[in-house]
Amino acid sequence: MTIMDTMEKKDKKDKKDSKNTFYITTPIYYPSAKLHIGHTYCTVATDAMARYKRLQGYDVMFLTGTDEHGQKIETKAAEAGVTPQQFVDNIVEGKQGVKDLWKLMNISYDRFIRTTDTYHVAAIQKIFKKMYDKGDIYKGTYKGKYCTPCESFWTESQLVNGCCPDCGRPVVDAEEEAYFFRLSKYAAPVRDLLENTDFLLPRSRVNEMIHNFIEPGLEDLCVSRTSFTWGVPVDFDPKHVVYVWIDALFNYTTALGFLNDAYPDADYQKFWPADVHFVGKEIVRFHSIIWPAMLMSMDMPLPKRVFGHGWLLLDGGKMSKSKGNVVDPYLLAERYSADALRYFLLRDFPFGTDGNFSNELLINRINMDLANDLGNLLSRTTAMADKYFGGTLPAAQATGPEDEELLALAGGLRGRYEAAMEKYAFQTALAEVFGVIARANKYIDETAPWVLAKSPDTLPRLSRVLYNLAETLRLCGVLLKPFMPESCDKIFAQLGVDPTLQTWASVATFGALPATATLHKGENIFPRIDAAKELAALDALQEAQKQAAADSAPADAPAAPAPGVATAELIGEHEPKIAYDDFAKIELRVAEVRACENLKESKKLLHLTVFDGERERCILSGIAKWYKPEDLVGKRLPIVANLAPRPMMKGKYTSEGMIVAADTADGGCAIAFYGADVPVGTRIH
RNA sequence: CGCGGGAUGGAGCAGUCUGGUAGCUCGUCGGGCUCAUAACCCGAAGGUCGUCAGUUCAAAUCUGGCUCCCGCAACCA
Repeated sequence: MTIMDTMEKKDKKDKKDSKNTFYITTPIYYPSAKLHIGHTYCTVATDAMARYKRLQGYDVMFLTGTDEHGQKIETKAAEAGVTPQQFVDNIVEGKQGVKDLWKLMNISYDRFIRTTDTYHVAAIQKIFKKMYDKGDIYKGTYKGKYCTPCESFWTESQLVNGCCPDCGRPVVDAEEEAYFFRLSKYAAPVRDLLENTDFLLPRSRVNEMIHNFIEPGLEDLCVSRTSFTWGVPVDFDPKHVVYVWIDALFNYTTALGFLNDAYPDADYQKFWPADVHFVGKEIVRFHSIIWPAMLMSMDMPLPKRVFGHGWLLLDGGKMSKSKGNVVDPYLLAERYSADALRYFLLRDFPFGTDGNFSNELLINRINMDLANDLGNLLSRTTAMADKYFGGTLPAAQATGPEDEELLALAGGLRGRYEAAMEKYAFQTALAEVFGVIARANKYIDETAPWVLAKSPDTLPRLSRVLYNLAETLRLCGVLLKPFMPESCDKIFAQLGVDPTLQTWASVATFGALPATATLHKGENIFPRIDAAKELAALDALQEAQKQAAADSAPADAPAAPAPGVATAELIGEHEPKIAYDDFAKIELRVAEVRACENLKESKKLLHLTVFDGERERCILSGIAKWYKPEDLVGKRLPIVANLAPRPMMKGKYTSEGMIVAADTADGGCAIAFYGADVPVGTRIH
């Protein structure tokens, strides 16, 4: 060992001794509906990281929780006829709720914060006041556009060409008193943080932040609302509630006792700043711009890192309720075990980028890696120990030339694994472990233990071969435990590995397992899955779930949809009943398409010129993805003729009506055309 | 020229920062083994790494142009 090596080691040791803690968080999830596989993905990754750091001997704090305020929850609760608190209580604590899911998934969080917890609310008020006293939050006038029917304020940029983005009606200039955070003041240091440090990973996210938000200029952020009440009240001005991002972001510190007595302040001293926040790419902006700016304002240390992970996509697109393709983690974990699901999520998808989820990939991965390679390796190793030696390996052992490669690969595993884990490259870390497992399976073929068992002369060699296999499995088990805690305990039980041999130190080198280890074959830890059968079953189950959702929906939903009938997902929510007079106000007419062209400014819009029987009018319609101009020219189709004209594309066009079309299951649309026997201009009732 | 990501054997991906004979998993075909969960091991076929040009002794990798896909933003009256 060189002097440099020694010094480096000492450095590392000193650093570790000075702060042997690791603080990691998930985002706090918004409990407006049941959590899906995407939330599970992020939480499982965080859990694996937390367990890995604990294995290394760090004093870990792992925080997760729920972000429970805001208008949407207020509205949803009202729809359900309960108070907002009752609503979130049910989703968080109720059956198959957030906490249930984390229990099922074996999530080892140390703390769970709910932003409705009283200590958090009080602390947020103090934080708000502190920034206010400093002058970084100031009372200003929110000059905006107000939609009277919706009772909502909108910014210029939120407006849909002069109209309310929710209801589409015209808005009026209005002013409202509001509090603002001086985000602009921190633009330069935030930019420096993003560009010149590794604060935000992966690096590709930095470009997006700089180009989309920093370069156009950071505007001061409106941090209070008066339009709803389900939030943290500003204590010195109670008609305002604190905007969700102050409320939500500071959870990472209030859960450590910052400005509150629910937890000792020592926790904050010990664990803050966070070592890493894992967040989805959709909220990177809040965590990498607003969050550091606010911490700077508070004179608090910044978290060391924010990692923006990718999304799980379905059929190449985003999962969404309206597409009806939300994957239920509960179902999958109960069917295949939490460990299998955890493994799949972290093995198949690179953490930093989007990945395509499918049931087929899941089952394939479970069968190939877990059943065929790992499970089967354990099975054949323990079975041979039982069969040839009654379980306990004889002390007389003979090494052989086949050992070298396996021992080298397994001996260096911890180092390769650690390098990957430190880069949050779970996929790579797991691939390293399974590379060793594959090598061990090959080692069995090379040494052919069943041949060695035939002669007393080769029993010492046989004993050594089985020892090497058991030791390899132990090493892999220790390193896999952060990913698959339950299964690895089963592996240890079959190998007779006691807890002192399940430590990080014990896998530094090959050979810690006692030579006379006792192994016994147990249950198959990962049974093979009949892929075709399971895929069919999963489809049926998911269909049944949709059906169940439909049954619990309003009573007039059809009991058994015939072929060609829309599913519950397609039917969605019903509108309130209206009087005939209301219907009669809608003037539907048959119009003929005289001209039609794609707009070069938009991928989605078609520019139609239609004749309504009296005059030609312009209609812009978002159907470009499904209809080509030549499909429409000359056709007669239904339009809403008395819709108020609407300026679009920054006023370049005015759309004077709407094409009537049906939404289709694939997210597209279908227009019903009339034949030439229906005169243009005919009224439709 | 709004911002970003992507294009690698039949499928899904890694490799691109830090140029040096193209790799993994699945699938297909042939062989081996029998300890094991019909699992395991070996071999073969299959790719001009989207396209064009440039830099270089050398380009999947660096530079520039182009095509197509996917997100975001804008927008679907």
